[in-house]
Amino acid sequence: MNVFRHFRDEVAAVLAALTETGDLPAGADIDRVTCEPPRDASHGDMATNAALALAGAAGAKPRDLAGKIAEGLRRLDSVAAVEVAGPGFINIRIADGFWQRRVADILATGPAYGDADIGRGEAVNVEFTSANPTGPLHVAHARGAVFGDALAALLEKAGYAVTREYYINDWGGQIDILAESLLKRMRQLRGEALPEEAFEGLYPGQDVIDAARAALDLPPDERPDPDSGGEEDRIRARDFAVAWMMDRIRDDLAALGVRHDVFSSERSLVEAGAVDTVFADLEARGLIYTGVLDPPKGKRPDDWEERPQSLFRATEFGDDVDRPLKKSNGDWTYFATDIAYHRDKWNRGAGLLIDVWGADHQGYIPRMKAAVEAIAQGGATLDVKVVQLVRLIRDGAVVKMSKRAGDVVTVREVVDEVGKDVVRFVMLTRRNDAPLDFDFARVTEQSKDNPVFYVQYAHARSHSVFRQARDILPDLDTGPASLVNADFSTLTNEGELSLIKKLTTWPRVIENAAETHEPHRIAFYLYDIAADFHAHWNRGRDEPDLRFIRPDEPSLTLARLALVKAVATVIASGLVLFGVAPAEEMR
RNA sequence: GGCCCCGUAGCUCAGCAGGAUAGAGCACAGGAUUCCUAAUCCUGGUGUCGCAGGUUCGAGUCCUGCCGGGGUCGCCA
Repeated sequence: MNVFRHFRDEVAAVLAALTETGDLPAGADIDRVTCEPPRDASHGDMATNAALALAGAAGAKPRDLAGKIAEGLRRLDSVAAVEVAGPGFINIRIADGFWQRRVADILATGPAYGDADIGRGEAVNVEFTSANPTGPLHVAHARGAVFGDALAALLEKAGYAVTREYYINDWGGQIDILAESLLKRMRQLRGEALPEEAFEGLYPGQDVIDAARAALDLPPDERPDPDSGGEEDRIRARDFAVAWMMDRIRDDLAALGVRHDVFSSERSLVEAGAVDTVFADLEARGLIYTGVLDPPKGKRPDDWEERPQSLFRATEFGDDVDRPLKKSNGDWTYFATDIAYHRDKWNRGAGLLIDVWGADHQGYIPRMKAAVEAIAQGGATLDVKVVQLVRLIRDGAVVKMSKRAGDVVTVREVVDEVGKDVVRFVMLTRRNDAPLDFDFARVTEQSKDNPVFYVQYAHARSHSVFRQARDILPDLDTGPASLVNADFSTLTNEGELSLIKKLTTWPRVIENAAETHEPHRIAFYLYDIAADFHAHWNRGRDEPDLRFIRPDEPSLTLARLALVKAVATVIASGLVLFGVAPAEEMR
């Protein structure tokens, strides 16, 4: 149960009754009526703006209308007190019994607690990672990978039908260079004396050398011949290199616990004529013309030459300038193939397209949105999530990385050092569009200053309580069926009740995070719950009466264990959403 | 020069799709910790929400302009 929806429905019912009595005009728009937790807990458990939102339509003063609504709400069993405050807010205090019953709710629902249906089964395509197959994944990719994976999981929990997709940029100049790099390294490995200058402009990484070594081991009928200079051998080299790199990338993704349902190849799209098709379509609709672009202002390239080219009328869909679709050599631009790709995703049924991009692609967003608008004609929405840079901090200093060979930190290295759970959680503790510092010392520290540890520890601690309970009260049945039937009316302590209240916001957190496409909200919520749980645990130090386990009061203990179980359930389901294994013990 | 993102406490950051007196952690200060369930705990202050207008019952949140930081700007992907 989403308690906020529940009480909004209750408010709506009261409003309907007031419409009957003529206090509200028929057909008043109640869309703006909300039911939310007040910022200040002293105002109560729930606040509604109904009177403020409807006073105008009712022709009444907000506070007068609020009084009438409050009267209706007071009749509800679940409501303990209602008061009108400020300009016309209605503060609702909910009966303890209502909160206590929520514990049973959570336990009965289990890991599915918090599942929402705002997606209504709508198909969503989340495209993320999509690193070029020219080298291994490095840390910059990890953030996008983890973010996309968590967003996808979040949308699934919120009721969307999600496809996780990786776009392989296996076509274009970069890939030709990769093929050339491979062939030349093969020659070098075979003993040919090639100076380092011979690799100028090629991919310098060790991984290309490894790939070249693997290529030399291929059976003769599959092995590209580095000396022939022929087209067939270049294609072999290219296809082998891409496949080899993608295998490594898949391994890296697996190490991170990230999975994709679909790997789409740019080359396949081009070779299947998808770009020609979309070009013809747009051209037929008058959205493509041949024109000359002005050079970028303030930064005129030296080699700028004006020339006519095929342009997409992006300006008709909100972009600043029209965008080229063909390079001077006649090849498609990246933008052209990307239009075809987005149309392909849309054609496969996704009405909502989400792309996760690195910060350096921000300027590309308006044109892609324009393109999606043009091809789907309102039938699809594109949301681009930009992930900002990650800075690695070691020994208090930023780890310098350059594109030079061997000077990038790979995903694999970081995962091997701190574990995938730490990497994943930390990557999600910041808004995606804010830069993130990843401090090796801090993220592995076993103290409350480390959010990863703090949240994991809360979960582990809840299991520890159960282990203790079995020791101290071996006769107490702490199985699921027993817990769900505990006498929850004994949970009257303020700390217990506020913990329950926090737990009941979980469905709302899911909905909000899913609607805004912001998984980091889950991380902050989990931290919050962990803090409340630790705080309540600590109260038991000074006041033994508040401890979860009361050896002489098995019934009370059972109810409290049920609450602990509910906390564990919610934390675990949040961690699982993040792809982080909930720890049952800290070592 | 155009466009995009960011600007909230000394620091790092939240701020729940416009709500009431703007929050958390760190740092800082004071106190507790023979007891106990596991990695200490409690208490406390701090803000021209970059600046200036606008929209409205109400703006950190939406709009416009400006300032500052970052990114990006045909033939890279």
